[in-house]
Amino acid sequence: MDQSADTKSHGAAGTPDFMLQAFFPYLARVFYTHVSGAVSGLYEEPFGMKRYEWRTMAILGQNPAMTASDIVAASSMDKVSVSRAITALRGRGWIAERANKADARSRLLRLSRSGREVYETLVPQMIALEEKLLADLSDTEIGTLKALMARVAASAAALRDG
Amino acid sequence: MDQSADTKSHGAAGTPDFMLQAFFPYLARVFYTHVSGAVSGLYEEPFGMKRYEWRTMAILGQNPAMTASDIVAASSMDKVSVSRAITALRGRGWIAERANKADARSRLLRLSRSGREVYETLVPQMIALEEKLLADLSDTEIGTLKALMARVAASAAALRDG
DNA sequence: TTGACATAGTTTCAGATGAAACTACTTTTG
DNA sequence: CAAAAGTAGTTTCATCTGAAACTATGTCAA
Repeated sequence: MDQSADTKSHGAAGTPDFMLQAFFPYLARVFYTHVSGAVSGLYEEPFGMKRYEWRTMAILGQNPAMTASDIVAASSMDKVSVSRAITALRGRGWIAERANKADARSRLLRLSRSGREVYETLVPQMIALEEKLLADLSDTEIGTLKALMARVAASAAALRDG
Repeated sequence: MDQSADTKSHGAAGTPDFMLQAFFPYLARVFYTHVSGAVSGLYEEPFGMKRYEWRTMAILGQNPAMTASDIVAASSMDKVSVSRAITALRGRGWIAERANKADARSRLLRLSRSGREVYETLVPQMIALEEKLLADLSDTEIGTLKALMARVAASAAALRDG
């Protein structure tokens, strides 16, 4: 992949030339696909978990007790995915539930003991993976990358809305 | 989203705390989701194209005549997706084909006149979108971002393989 | 040659996905 | 308070996906 090349350059005709391989969204996709693939290796094979199940577990692991809606709000997943992930985690006995006195439509969820065991096995592996992913970058570069991603994401979100 | 926060920090217990919202792959997903969403708006509604159809068209648009395998090699899509995208584009008359004398298993593909019209409508919009996405960044920052994404992607790919 | 293996592209199958409809409960309004 | 409107969570339905099987053709080696 050639980072230095520009996406466009004008040929003889009126339409600018276009190279997918230099197109920013394409580079973003290649980047994300690789990062995502590295992470999924940690929860798919060893625990038979799917993408949304891991994300849901990650949210539950860091909070004492919360509803499905809280998970949706905290994770930028849609409620259908969260609902299914909860069903799957519950099916393995990884979630403990109790009634929500404030609202009978929902329940308060947390990781069960066995769920927490899985979580506490995964978390150090996730942290180690993150460190390996970013091992070639200095702390400054890591901060720069995160900040630039956030700025572009904000631009993209603004383009969608208005 | 808090960029300055670290993913991990140690609490009282042995397991490090973990915050999904600061986890690098999570940030990468949010970033990619927004960027990808901005792009898909350009080809989905106006032309009824799907993700893989746009990518296939983008590849075909920049090459004179190529086989499906060539598209696979150039795009990091899998051959099933490319096959289906070609079928869809062909169904709209956007692809012109001729026999491949060198190998009868494949055909040589290029955009038809009407396919090229769509392509030449989309390309300037894509370039404009890319510029808007990156408008807040200096040229230096854009180069930095692309380079850092590539380095992390390479690390991730290396982690998967070995 | 010709049989064994490899490759190009398509189809099948078994999930993954999300929008919309739906059920149950809650809040608001008249 | 009762009806209307809203919200939490689930299910349905209509794709979207990709791995694996499959068909047709090509290549290699004896």
